[in-house]
Amino acid sequence: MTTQRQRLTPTAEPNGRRVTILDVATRAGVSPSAVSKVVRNAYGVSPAMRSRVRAAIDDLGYRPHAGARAMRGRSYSIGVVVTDVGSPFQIDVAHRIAVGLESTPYQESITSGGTSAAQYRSRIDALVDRQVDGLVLVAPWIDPAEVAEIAATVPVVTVALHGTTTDFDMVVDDEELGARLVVNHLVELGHRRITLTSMPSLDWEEGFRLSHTARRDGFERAVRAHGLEPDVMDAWYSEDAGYAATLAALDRPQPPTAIFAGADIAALGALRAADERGVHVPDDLTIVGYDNIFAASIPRVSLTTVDASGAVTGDAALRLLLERIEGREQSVQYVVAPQLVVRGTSGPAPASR
Amino acid sequence: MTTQRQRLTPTAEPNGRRVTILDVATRAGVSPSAVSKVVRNAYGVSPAMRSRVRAAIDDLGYRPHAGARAMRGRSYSIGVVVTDVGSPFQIDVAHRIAVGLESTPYQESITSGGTSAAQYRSRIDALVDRQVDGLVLVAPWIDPAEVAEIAATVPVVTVALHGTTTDFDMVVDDEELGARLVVNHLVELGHRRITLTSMPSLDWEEGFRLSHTARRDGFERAVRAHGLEPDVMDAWYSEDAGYAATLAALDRPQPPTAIFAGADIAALGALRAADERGVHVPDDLTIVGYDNIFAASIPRVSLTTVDASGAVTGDAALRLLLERIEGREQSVQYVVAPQLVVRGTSGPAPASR
DNA sequence: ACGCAGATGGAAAACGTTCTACAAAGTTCT
DNA sequence: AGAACTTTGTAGAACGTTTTCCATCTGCGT
Repeated sequence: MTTQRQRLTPTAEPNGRRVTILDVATRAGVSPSAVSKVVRNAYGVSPAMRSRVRAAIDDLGYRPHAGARAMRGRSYSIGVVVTDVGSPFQIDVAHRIAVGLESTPYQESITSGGTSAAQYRSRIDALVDRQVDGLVLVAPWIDPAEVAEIAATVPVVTVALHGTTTDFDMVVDDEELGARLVVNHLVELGHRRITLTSMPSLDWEEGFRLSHTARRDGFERAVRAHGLEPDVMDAWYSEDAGYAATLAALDRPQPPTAIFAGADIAALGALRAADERGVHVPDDLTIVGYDNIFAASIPRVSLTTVDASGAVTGDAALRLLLERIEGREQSVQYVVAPQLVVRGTSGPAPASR
Repeated sequence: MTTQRQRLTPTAEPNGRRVTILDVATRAGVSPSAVSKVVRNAYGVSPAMRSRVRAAIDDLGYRPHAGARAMRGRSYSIGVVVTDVGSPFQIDVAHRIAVGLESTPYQESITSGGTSAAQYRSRIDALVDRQVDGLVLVAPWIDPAEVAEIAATVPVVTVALHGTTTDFDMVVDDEELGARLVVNHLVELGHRRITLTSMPSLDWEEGFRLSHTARRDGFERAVRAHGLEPDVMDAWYSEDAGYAATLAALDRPQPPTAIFAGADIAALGALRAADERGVHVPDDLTIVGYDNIFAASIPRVSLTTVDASGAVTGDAALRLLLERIEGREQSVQYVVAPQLVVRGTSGPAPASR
């Protein structure tokens, strides 16, 4: 048989059958076990054999069958579950993990968690069925006790779940710090009446908190540190809710001079409310968001906000997960510091009347 | 043995071992084959047996092992490859597929194609290694001949790849129509000097075209239909490129009265250029985008654009793929009509001097 | 020469499904 | 009553890997 040129479609043989480890073994004149060792860079194979097998692999365009692998050893795939594909931060994190995985034998499988805790859970289960070697849960809307259960089966890293646990690793942005940065910025600008619009906390949050709760806590603490009384309005993180809350705030006898929307998306609604009312931003009203979504950077919007760096977060999550897979035992918490991004929607407080 | 209550973690047994089909069979007092049939809703099982097995499955919290399944039959997973996780349209499509899959036994696995054709290809290969039952390629930056090769192995649906083929199914938005809608809108407003900023075509595009090429072709044709000469400037789809191209256009002795940016992201750059130059939009200059990204809808931006409906596209792609998996032989092309979204950046042409 | 350790390669048993036969038991038709 | 189907359930062979031994070989010190 003459040497065969590298196949364009390594996954299919002329006869349609997939190239298996046995084909490679036959061609290289060795046993399947030997090929397996070479593929996995395992111990106990001579340089000569290694190169012979490598050649056969290239010739045939062999690729290991992931399912078959999953039956015995690793699946070499890790699952990433995001809650909201519309969130730039979460997408950033996922993307970063995807990029980071390129230099490893692992591949990511991203899935969106959906709208309910049950659905979120079922996504995770499906991933576990696929024998993922590890799991990154971004902003998991799920009881941490359940996460711990899952973590007993497979390495888990959570992102943006605040709290303490010994069961799994966590990467969090220090959102209390982020809130403090905002408050300090506003106070420096002379604001005294600052309103936060924030989502209400979730049921299971005891000891654990999601981002919005951490932000609210940070806000309240920072405001008190300046000798002020915190003012918080309930508002879902959405354009409409931000809009409505801002209108309500402006209708007060003593309207705030600054609105800290818990999320950029809500800040955009706040901006719309102000524009419609003819309230000039930032001269009459300062608006600050959180998340630094893309839209915040558009010159016509130019929203002052806090950047949580999905890139740094994603990198950290991946590193932690790989360490775990490699066998680290103790759990780790990794805290990323956010940064204040000052843009055009924040300015000095109007002279008090 | 007393009845055991439903496990919270169905994936692990007390002893740590995973519940297998054999465990279920033993408990239900039937053969593994029978259980398999029930699980797959296959033919040849009596109602009595079905309910007995179902009960055992619930009791034990059995979940089929995806890898093992992939070895024999289907993997019940379908791969979705997007080129750009930053693109709202692509995310929309992916999200829609995820939602649509919820009512089926399949699960999606989204992966981002990365920045080069080679990388894109390697992502696909990895998915094929995982024995996906089907593949949706969104805006594939890859030679259609290669796609055809892959389609020989596994059902493939492409999104936003324009052309004709008998090898795989395609879902496209009718971007020529979209461009025509824009041109007609502009001409109705009295514009005669219309400039399109568009990406150059890719190498392999012969018979096939990516979105930007379709848009450009549609633009040129529509403009000519109105007896005008098409004016196209090369500009990558990015904020900066749109900005630079617009500045260059405005610097001409006879600047255009309307700029049709091939993509919203470029239109945002155009907007910035106009704002910086003090050119008022839409009084002095009309700017239109394409894609209807989220930022276009922000009141302060209010960009006139074309909406391609990722939802409709995603639904169609999924339907086509499932049909293929079920065995349809002939290839299908599904064309979705886009819609013009008129907002604040388009207005009557300034009176010609 | 003799044993011994270390290195190298292979045989064979899993892993958890699906699926093709096929057997047994009913059911319908002559 | 017997033949010919139909229905229901089962045995057992794949599927393509990994991994645990085990056998052989090489080189070395006695």
